Amino acid sequence: MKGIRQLADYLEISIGTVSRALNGKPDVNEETRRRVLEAAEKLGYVANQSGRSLRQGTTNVIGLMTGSDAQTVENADNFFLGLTDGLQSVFSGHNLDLIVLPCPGEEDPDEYLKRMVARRMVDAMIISATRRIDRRVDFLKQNRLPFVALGRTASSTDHAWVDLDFEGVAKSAIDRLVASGHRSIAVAAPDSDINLGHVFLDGYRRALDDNGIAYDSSLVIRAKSSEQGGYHAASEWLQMRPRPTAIVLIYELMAVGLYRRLAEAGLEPGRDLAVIGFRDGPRGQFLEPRLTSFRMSLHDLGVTVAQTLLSTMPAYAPFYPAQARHCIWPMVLVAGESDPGPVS
Amino acid sequence: MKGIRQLADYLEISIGTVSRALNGKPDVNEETRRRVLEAAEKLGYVANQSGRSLRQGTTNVIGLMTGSDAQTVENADNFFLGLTDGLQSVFSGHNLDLIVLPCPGEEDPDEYLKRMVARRMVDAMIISATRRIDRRVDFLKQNRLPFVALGRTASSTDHAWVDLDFEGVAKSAIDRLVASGHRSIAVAAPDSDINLGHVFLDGYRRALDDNGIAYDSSLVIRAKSSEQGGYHAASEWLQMRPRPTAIVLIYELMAVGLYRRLAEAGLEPGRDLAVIGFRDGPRGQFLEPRLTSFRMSLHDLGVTVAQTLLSTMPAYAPFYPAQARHCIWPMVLVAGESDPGPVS
DNA sequence: CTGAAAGCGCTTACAG
DNA sequence: CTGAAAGCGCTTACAG
Repeated sequence: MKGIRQLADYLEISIGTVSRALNGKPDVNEETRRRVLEAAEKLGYVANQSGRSLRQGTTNVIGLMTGSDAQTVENADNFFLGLTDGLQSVFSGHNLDLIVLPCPGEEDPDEYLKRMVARRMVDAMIISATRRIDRRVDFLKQNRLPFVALGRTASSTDHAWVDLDFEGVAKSAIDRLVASGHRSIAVAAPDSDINLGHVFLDGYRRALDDNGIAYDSSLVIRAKSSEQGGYHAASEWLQMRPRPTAIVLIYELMAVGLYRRLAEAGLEPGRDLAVIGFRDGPRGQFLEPRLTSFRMSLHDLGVTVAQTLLSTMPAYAPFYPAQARHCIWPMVLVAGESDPGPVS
Repeated sequence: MKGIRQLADYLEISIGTVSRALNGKPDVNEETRRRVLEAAEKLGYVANQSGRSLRQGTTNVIGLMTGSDAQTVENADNFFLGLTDGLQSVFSGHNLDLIVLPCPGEEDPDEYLKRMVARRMVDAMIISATRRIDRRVDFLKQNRLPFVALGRTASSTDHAWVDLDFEGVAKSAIDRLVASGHRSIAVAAPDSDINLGHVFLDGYRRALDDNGIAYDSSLVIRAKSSEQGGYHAASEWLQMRPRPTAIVLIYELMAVGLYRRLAEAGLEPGRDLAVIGFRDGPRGQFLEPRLTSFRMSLHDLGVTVAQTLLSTMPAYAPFYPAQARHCIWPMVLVAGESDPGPVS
């Protein structure tokens, strides 16, 4: 089966009627519609996307831009894959397809985004891993392409975004550690300009302040968001004098490397250093002792991201009248055995 | 900047000349070409993909289909992300863009593929996680869409494919364990119909046979390809009488759960059970004791997959004249401390 | 309710 | 070397 022309010839009706029948337009005889649908099914006809796109000016495709640089790959947990499922559960109801656009490691993310937008590959874009100053946001605003950012940015606030509650995480973690007697609490923060690092550190400072503890910048360890980063953070911690009695990690995978480094030094997480991790998941769940971390539903986050995005698109906004433009996604602390009070 | 029309008007030349200049056709005055390129850059013009695709019949996009079902998500390591980088390094040289097409968990993979192909979203497809009988292969062959399968299938052999050397892995692992004195070696195999499970088990049987050891089907543990699966496999092993002295795992992440389950039982990998894992990577690398596993370059694998695919496409085949249609990707054993000889 | 026709943005024979 | 024109496969006013 090639195109709508062949299908129309086969049915001996005009391509206009075929198109209308297929697209569920009301002004089609029900018997005609039935015949068209049946024939399309039988012959395996599906409209060529380029033809539709060119005519309609829309692609019915939503893009999710991710990085594929070494750093992102190293940090690869199931975050995006889990998110995808939630996104698609919303998009599929509108006949929108999700495609993932992995920015090549060598290409500048800003340039890559520009190229994808200019080629009109997608109707809307989901960007992630926002930086403190993120030019992609300005570019998308300027080009009037609907988008939602997964992560806030300091350079713009009036666009649609969804972000994890990094302040809340910092606050819960610090309060809990202080409550069990810790006063010297280190933190492993990203070594890049990614915005979440700033939000997290702000939350950390504020939480310390709330607890009457002075902020000490030497307790902020910069590390990569990977197992390797956690290993590095533990090495840094080992060299501190005096050593903080607790540490809060900002990435799920860091805990794995940190545990390993402590073991190599003959030390034990929980006993020698209280550890609170970030997002709980299979990685941290199988650690011994079990990691105290924060729970969230990736699927539900995906649903919210998708709904937030659609609510900014005129064609879909009516379906989501009450959708907020911004959302800070809560995370719930799940107690493990990795963060008891300090040995006194 | 809207379209080629605007750019042509701006330059006061015809759209045909603009198109030829932009596409590097030889019959364009060099001064004209310079002006066009300059103006396009200045005004940010990039050809609308739908227009090009419709006219040319090609999209200049390659699709990588992945699953996004619970099983795939759970098994999410950085496999696809790492692969992506290698793929793009080849594609970018031909101005081809890679997009990832995540099949929604609820949708049938065969149907999803059909839809994507029928809509003409991509010029070629990379499919992965091939099953023993994989209808996607037949569908793609029948539709004459260029494709490469990452993974073999029993239902077809004459298409392009690249696969990891599961027989070689089984052979190396068994030989090594036997050499250090093991005679009772269990194996954790996937519980699905994924083809690699069959290949791996065939290799396992052959390697046992080579070593004069009888195959015992009760030593084959079926488990999910995740941490949870490894945890489950260890539970199964704990119940065996007599317990095999060694186990070979078919997925990277299984080792994490297996280690955990052993620890819960007061047992130690290496001492109480020799363990050989699959692909080495950050997950297994940080285990204690260090996991014996197999090394490969994901990036190089991506390069080979991309080249294999392009060699099947008439437009790109001339660039890869010597490319084989099939490739079994070797993996090299990296010794850790998880698989010493049995305690006698 | 249906058909004929225009036109979305491009590329590419074809003339000149 | 350049321009004018056709046409890729669709959808959608517009007539009837």
